Amino acid sequence: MERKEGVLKMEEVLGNSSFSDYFPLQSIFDWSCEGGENMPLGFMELLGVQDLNPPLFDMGQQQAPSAVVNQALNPCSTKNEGFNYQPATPNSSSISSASSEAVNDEPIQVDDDQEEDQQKTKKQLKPKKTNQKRQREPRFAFMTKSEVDHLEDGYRWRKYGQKAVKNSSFPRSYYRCTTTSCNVKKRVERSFTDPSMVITTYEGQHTHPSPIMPRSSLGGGAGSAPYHYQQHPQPFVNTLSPLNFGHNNGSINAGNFHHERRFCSPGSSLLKDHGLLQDVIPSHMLKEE
DNA sequence: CGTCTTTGACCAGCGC
DNA sequence: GCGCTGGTCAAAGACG
Repeated sequence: MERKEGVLKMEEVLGNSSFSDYFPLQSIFDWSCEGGENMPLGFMELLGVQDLNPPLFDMGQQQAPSAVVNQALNPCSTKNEGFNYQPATPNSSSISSASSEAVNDEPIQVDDDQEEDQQKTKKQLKPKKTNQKRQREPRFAFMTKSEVDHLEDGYRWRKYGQKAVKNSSFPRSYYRCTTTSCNVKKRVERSFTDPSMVITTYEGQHTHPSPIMPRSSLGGGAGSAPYHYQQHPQPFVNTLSPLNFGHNNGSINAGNFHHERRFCSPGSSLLKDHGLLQDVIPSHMLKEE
């Protein structure tokens, strides 16, 4: 259970082991720096904001002294992208990481799989241990300082479960995108070490534009029109629709990332800030140093 | 009446 | 093999 040494323990952040795989910080950054080249479009593509701030991937070099550390993980050599996102608010911190358990080599068949999945889930969910373990969609998570658990991100979610998690006094909520044929899911929980931090983990890719995304944002607007979901007065409520990645209109969410994003050095205060979500890191990556 | 939340139960994966 | 834990289902209730 303990793989660490310089490895961030998400348990300390989440109070559970959902992010069962930890990630050597060094590795993360190695990847981050090099990933800029290797990963085509990187995770920003997933987010649909690749055209926003190219310097985004400079985080590996910036070594921002900020107290907030964002990390991007790309566990899956192929299609797992993570992204970082950080509100400009000094007090707020948003740490994100992406990962994937989609260890499968197959591409994510968004349409087919999703439809199938939906039909399956109707009755017998039986994920069927077809070949390997259960396949998961690429996931990535981020921490956001907020008083509200469920942060608006432009999509409609339906809560389908809530569970108490080990080592945490806060329950974890499970949401699913209400849009038909879109099986994006997300988990929301609070860091038990810092109740003010909300940890949101997205899984899957939206196959549709944000249902409540203002047209202005959808159109061009150069994505400069952030979609405000500041329904909550908290300055820490991030408004983002990270799951738009993969979608053709990915850029529609660009505005959501208008916030200052920055990748910072993991070495610094990441740990203090409860680290990031090293959610599911393929073992091979760990091996690869 | 339709949609969403709540909540207990079930199932699968994983560690011991 | 067993127990723990995470993830999901689905019925019931709440709400607009």
